[in-house]
Amino acid sequence: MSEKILLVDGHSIINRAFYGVTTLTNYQGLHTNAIFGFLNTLFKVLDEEKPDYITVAFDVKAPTFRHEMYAEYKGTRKPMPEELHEQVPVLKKLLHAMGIPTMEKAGLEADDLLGTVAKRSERKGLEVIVLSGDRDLLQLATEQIRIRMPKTKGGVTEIENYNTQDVLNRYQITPLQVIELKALMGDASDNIPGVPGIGEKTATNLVVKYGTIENAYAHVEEITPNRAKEALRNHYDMAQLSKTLATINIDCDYEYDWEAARLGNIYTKEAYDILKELEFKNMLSRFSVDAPANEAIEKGFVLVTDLGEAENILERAQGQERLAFELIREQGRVLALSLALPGKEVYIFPVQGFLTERWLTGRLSKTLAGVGEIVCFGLKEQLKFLETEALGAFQDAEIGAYLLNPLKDSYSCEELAGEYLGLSVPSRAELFQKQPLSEALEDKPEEFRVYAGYLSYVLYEAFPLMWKRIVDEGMEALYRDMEMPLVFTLFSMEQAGVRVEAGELKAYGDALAVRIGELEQEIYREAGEEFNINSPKQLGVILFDKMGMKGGKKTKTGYSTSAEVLEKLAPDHSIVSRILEYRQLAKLKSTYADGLASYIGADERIHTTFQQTITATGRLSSVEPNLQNIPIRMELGRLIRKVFVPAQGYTLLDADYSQIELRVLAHMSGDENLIQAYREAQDIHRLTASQVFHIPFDEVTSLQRRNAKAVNFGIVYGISSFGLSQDLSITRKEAQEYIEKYFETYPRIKEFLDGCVRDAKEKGYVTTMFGRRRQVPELKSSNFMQRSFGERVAMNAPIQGTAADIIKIAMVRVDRRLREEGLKSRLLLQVHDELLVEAHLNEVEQVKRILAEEMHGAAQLSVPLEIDMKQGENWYEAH
DNA sequence: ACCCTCACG
DNA sequence: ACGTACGTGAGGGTC
Repeated sequence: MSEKILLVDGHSIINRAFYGVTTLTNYQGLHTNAIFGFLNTLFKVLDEEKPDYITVAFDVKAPTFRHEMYAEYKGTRKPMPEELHEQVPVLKKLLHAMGIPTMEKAGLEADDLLGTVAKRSERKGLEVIVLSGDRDLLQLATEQIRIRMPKTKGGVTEIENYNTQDVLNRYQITPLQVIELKALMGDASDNIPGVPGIGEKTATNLVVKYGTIENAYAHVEEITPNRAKEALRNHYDMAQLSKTLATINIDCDYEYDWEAARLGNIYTKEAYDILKELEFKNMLSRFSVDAPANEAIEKGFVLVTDLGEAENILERAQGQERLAFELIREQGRVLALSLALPGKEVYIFPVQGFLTERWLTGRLSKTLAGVGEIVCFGLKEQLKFLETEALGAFQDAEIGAYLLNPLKDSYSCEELAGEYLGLSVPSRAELFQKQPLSEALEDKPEEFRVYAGYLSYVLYEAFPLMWKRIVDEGMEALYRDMEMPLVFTLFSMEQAGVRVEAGELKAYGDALAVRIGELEQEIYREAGEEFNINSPKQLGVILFDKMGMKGGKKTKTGYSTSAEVLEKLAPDHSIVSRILEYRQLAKLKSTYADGLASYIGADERIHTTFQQTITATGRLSSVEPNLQNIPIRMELGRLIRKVFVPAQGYTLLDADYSQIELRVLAHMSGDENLIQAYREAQDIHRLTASQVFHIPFDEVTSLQRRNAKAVNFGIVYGISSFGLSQDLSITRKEAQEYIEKYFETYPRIKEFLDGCVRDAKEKGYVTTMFGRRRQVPELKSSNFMQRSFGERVAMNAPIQGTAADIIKIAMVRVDRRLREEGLKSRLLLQVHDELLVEAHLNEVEQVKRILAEEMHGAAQLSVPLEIDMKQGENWYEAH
């Protein structure tokens, strides 16, 4: 068998990684995402190919022959962003530490080096693999030269193979014709011009038919469509130039030493140290001799299918000090239980035969009741399968992971394995792709055993290490006394659901439909044609092109038709008023009338899901459906709240914090002026206006009050003169003056906000009163916009987050008291500063007292935490 | 999959 | 000069 050489297009792979992998930074603030993605791809190919030689090619920042031919060449290309640029030298250092040579030469592009070495290696009789994300490289493909290109589909990256025949199959053209294609199409990223008016489709047709641009030009008279004929005739010289630019030089003047490229042991100590610096913990296992091998771990995962055996194991599990479990679920059903016991014992119990879901979950519940500490991941979603009173003993690693880094979209067991155990575990996507787990359990039992086993194994092993970090970072109480108890409160709220009158909701939707129909007809009549009013694109054409309204471009993709723009046009164009009304009604009907109706269950109630690990600030979110954005600001929308009603024999109590975020700001900043204002005033915005503008309280005009209110809001959002000027439709200068006056009146607020930004820059994160953290990596960005965003975030997160903490405390306490006092009344919803309770008619006064006491007493601030409370026969009345 | 728009705090 | 207020989720259109 011939030897193999792997040639890597360094810049192409690192660029792809940079834009494909979400932002990562190490403790020093160095961006690492591109290096991470590069290594992932590299290791994957190394594992698959096991080459004998390897070299990584890079571009050099110097003009090449292409620049001499064509001045514009790559001339207008955006420079590499700093976040990526800083990663290149680190990657090179790492490659050298791994004994992988790099090649670069002034005047030559990586493509040319790759082409040259690939061809020479082919002539030496080597099998050649070129790894690149760049389609241009396909021109090098032959029987011996295989191009490998990473492609991401549905979250799984596969590295495709292209020999001659694969290029033909995929693109209908030969590898060398890739050059012809590019000559016609051009390439925006290289600034290769191509022929204007010819896209991929036409270019492919021409190349398939004529083979080369020269031959196509010779037959230019036969070319159809006409547009392509003219384009080629007029721009043939351009195409010839592009062809030269696009042709990879396979005969460069470059000395290549194969022996220096021979692949040795890449897992060196130096490389290990660099990876450690980079904090790529799950890659360390490749390099570390003492990390447990996956195989050894997986050998210990035992599949249990016998009822007697299952009974024995669960019996033994009972009374253990610690265990970890995961119920593997799909579509509301349990597929299997994964259970880890002390001593690296891991069992997987698939639901099958005598091991029914009922038996398994029932037996597990009994087991858990006697266990000291129960580690799991995503407890709330598993509680519905359990019947347990062992409430205090649960640890939820997902909650822990969220507190340690609230910026992620989702959390997974695999990440914990990498982060805490330096262990690389196969992901669900890797093992089963898109296959449902229930199928995987049948089709790939061996893979399922491994997948399932790791779920509890990793939790058991990783949680103590995670706990140490939680304690080190001062979030022990936040985790133990706020978030973990809240899991049970939220579970109870979701189970309770809120009652909705389906008939009333239907009637509301029908009424909307009638008016929507009328508006539709009027809009078509005024436009003079039918079109899709819901399409911003079509609407833009009608309003701005056809009817000639002044709107100008605003979004990346075309005209903006947002309410903000339309409202300016409405006074002069009746069609625009109608469109605004149509939009409003269409929104109400699709999202609320129809949308909510589809969630009403057989119990006449809607059960939302509260997500506890989503927001960056510590707030909750509500999904499927979102019950935290039910209309209230406009009367027509507000009417929807009338369909939210209490159960028979109950009433609704709604309590909300009055301006909790401003009060939090007053407290955290310690500004005596604002604190005093809150101790006295009923109307804080009016008082702010009076103090900022130096006028008596009673003489504040409504405009002044409105301005003061906007400034108060702006402060909480992380003030900027631009934002305020937009909100108040004033100039930036005026906005800046307001802000300055505000800070003169409340100097400690300025100090506090500046302090937040300073802290965030120094430490990399900000915290709430209760120790919740939010990292602010944007502050290190080279991009002004990103950095400014980071500053606003640093000012807003402590305020919004502390308010979120306070209501979470209140929720846990209210829930606890309702139960401890033996009441039937239950919490139903939380809307950031508001709690909705379904109160039994016999308990109303007691529940009011509980709400008032617990919400008020949730935190001791230097200003009172006031609440407004109302009772009603529906949510409209109660709020 | 991504954008636009719009509902809430 | 850059081009924005902070935090969310859902529906519809477009590619």
